Amino acid sequence: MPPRLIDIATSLGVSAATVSNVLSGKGRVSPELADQIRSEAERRGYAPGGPGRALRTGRSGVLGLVLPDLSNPLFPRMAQALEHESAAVGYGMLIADSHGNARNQQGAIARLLKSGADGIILVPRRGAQLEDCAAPLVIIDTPSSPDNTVSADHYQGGTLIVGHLTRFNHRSLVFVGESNLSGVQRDRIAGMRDALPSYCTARTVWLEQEGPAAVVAAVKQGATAIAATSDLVALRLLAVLEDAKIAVPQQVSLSGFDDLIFASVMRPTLTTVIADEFAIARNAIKALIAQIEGTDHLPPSAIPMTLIPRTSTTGTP
Amino acid sequence: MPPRLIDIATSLGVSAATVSNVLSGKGRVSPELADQIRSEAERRGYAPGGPGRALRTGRSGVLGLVLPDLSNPLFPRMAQALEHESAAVGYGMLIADSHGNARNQQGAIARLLKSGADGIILVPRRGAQLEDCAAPLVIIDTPSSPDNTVSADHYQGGTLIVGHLTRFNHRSLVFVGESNLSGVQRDRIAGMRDALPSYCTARTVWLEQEGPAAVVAAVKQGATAIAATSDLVALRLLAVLEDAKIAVPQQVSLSGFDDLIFASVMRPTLTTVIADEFAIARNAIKALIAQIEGTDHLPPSAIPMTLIPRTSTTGTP
DNA sequence: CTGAAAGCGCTTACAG
DNA sequence: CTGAAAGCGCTTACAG
Repeated sequence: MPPRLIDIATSLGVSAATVSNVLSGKGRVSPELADQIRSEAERRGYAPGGPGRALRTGRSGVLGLVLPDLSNPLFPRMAQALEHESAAVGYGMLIADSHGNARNQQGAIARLLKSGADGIILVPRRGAQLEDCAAPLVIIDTPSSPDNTVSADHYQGGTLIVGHLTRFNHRSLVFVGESNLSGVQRDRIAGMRDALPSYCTARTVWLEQEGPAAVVAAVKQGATAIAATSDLVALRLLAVLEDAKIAVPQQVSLSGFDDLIFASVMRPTLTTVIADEFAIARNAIKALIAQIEGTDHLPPSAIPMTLIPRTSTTGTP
Repeated sequence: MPPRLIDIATSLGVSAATVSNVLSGKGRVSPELADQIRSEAERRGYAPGGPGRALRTGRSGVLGLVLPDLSNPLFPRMAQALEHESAAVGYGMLIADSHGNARNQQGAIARLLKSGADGIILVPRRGAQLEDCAAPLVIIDTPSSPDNTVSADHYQGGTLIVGHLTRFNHRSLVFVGESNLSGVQRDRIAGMRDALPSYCTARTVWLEQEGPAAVVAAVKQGATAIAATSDLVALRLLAVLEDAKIAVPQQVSLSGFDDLIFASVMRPTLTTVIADEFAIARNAIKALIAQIEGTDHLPPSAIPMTLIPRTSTTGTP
């Protein structure tokens, strides 16, 4: 049995209220008594908390995280960063996987709340609309999406990659996304498109609609660089290009997004764009706790992304 | 405000005790009253729980998961499976990342317990020893490790891959692991070694000690197949082999473990061995809940692994 | 400066 | 079959 507040109190011959006051730093208690209580609490490894405090204060000290798909390699890093940041401010982290569909997303929120979460961090599935949430909520998505959103600046990330490719003298590009239902992917490609100098041309392929063959076709028609909205898409394209006997980066340059684990290990190594997940996590946790505790908080700004140049974009036309 | 037990009770003019009894199916209550109570509870979306119940029963309905490193692509799948199975039996799931070191591992357990976990599922860092745990505990590791362990049969997985390679007429093999501090990796390689027919030879390389050059050297000395203890190791070896102008699978076959996301997408596609993570998760959750609830439970058996043959092992000597 | 008392929402003997 | 009462561990006015 872990020690209870009352154990500390009786063993020192004081009241529970006094122990509670000292440990929470609230009421005024004589320095000597306070010291005694603190050292006794430390000696026995006591810290207030648990369901007693939760019941009394209405707060559990636990946050809930809804992820669209833990098996997608992008999200574990986000989960890791969020867990780290929430632990750093003394909160626990409950997780729920919505398996990428909107109904499960509502169900996941409900489960987390039932398990006692004081607030929710939601990484939405591609534009899945959220009905409502009976608790403080922060969304991690993309700056173009509605309120309460913390995110990387995916649009700016898109400009980065196009700047890099045009600097290598590419004039005919292909932008490749998986699904145009994804706000993140749309913003990345919007950034690419808007950063394109007027003397360049680009075509956008959504894999969900046209399939990878459209990318191969574009290359055969003269495109010399492919910018994908994720490393996983880039990896798939690399395989398709290899099958079509198109060499990367000699015949076509290729880039991704997110610096997934394989990007630095595969051959060629993959040029990619990354955001500081810990900065995003920190902003998200801060914004959520501000809501929970009712304190003020500056509206979160988008975290800038960074280009990581690698060998997959070292070719020139 | 969510409805409380007492809200249901007063709106029906009955006592809290009766509502509680009906909803938990315990005391005997007249069928009519029970029905009324149940439908009123459903109408208002009430379900017992929260800190009130936790305080009274001493259980929170939440499990804690300690992972060595969420950014390692092997673990998110395990986390996803565990979250799924725990949700299926009505438990929430708290996570904590131990960042791969033993001190954090103890800290992670402490944090989870403080956040209210009724029990802990621990995926240990490479043989990091666990001091002690003041709560029910289940470990997910490898069958050769101590009590309370649920796992895939990594040894048998090793035998699978060697059977596959020798069937393709390979007679000189290389087994490659990252670290021989890992029980999982040791067991996988033990299985490989024990499955090796007497007319074959094999050499084991631990990357941590010898580096990838030793693998290239072994191939130059005549080895025709490489069995790695993980897909990530296999991917790294593929890059090194490519740099050394050794073609996979034409000149050497290569296999991994775990079917990580890139294994089926890269070229060549990677032969690998996989376990049913959901079966492992189910066993682990069952074993943990049996401990928590004090019910009996059969000792968990090791989950068999399955070979997934792909193009990286289609070469023959 | 310190403590007695009430109460957060629930469940569990127990009495009727 | 139903309910009054106590109590899980804590915090918070409030009284002294």
